[in-house]
Amino acid sequence: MKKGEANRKRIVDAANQLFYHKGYNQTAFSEVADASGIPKGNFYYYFRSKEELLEAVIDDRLAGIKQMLAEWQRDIPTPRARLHRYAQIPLNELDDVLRYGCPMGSLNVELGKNQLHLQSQATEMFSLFRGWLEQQFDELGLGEKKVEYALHLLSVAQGAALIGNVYRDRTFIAAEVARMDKWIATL
Amino acid sequence: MKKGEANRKRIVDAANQLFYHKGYNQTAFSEVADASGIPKGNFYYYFRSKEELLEAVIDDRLAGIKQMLAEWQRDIPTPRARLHRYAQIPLNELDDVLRYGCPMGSLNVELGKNQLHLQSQATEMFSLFRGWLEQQFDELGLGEKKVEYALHLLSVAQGAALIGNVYRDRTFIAAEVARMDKWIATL
DNA sequence: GTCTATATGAAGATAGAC
DNA sequence: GTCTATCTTCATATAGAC
Repeated sequence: MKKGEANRKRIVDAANQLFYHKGYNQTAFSEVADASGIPKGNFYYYFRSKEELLEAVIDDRLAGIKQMLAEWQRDIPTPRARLHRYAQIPLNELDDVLRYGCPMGSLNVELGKNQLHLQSQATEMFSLFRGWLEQQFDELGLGEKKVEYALHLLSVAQGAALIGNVYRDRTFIAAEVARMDKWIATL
Repeated sequence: MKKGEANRKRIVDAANQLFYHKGYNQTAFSEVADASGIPKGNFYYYFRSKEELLEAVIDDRLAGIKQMLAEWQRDIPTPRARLHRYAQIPLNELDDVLRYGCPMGSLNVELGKNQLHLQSQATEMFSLFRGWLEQQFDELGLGEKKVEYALHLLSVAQGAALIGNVYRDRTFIAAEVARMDKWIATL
């Protein structure tokens, strides 16, 4: 990897975490600079604007999601087991979810207020899960219901993450995951 | 009402809507001034800081929620019918929810990132609903499950509002409300 | 109580040396 | 490619006249 590439990645990684922990609009360039060890003025060699940095962060997250879903598709033998794997996400990321909510959901909520061109990119993260979930329902022979069911599973996870975050309640998140698992099992 | 009181209310009403539509941190004083017709410098006669303005907005919302829930308690004869009434909220506010999400949820998500002292006040909005929902489950003889069930209903509504907002999908919100109604009916 | 003018600070962005 | 210094803009907040 070239030196410039390595620096770019350090900036994106630092911004990724800060945007999650503090929100996009509430994160200043100088904080990303401090966290990444790259001087502020040097940013504009890599990104022409803060928006472009957000786009790079979203692209990075999209790549991570794509890879994860491809691995699940390859390594988990049945669509039902894959759905159960999806339902576990909030528990796998429990501490972060309790403290900062869902990284996809909170970013979409923030950008959806009045930065619609940015939200449309953030929505792609949901759409990766949505397409993958629809595929699982297809494979289960539930193609007729796949749109409703996929959105339903996105929705349940978002509700659990949001209320879990509001009340810092790990028990509740576990209960909602159990409820999702039960629903998946009886499909 | 004294003149000063009327002006104060106009500021709070304008801020209330702007905080919902644009988010708290993304709303500037000057915008509240324009929307309310009160000159910028005059704000500090009514509120010592932006945070204090938010507190006034939250207090205003809390009062509205309290009144609404008291009316429901008084006018709707059975706890089950009251729960059904709760489930209708996202449909009653459909256009706003599609465009801006849930006013309670989106504010909590924003403040929960790194303004915890403000989030704790915003959380009170949820807690009013939570307590009222628990009361309904109590009256239904489901006191043992009331904590889990109340949080569950908060969670379902939040998930529906968030995903409905992300995809601007009214059909999905209607489907989730129908699912909630079905769940309430079979309790 | 109401308003204008302005202070203050921070943020995003740029210029230009090395 | 890397970094320092700085510009500009805009937000919160204040001072003080009326």
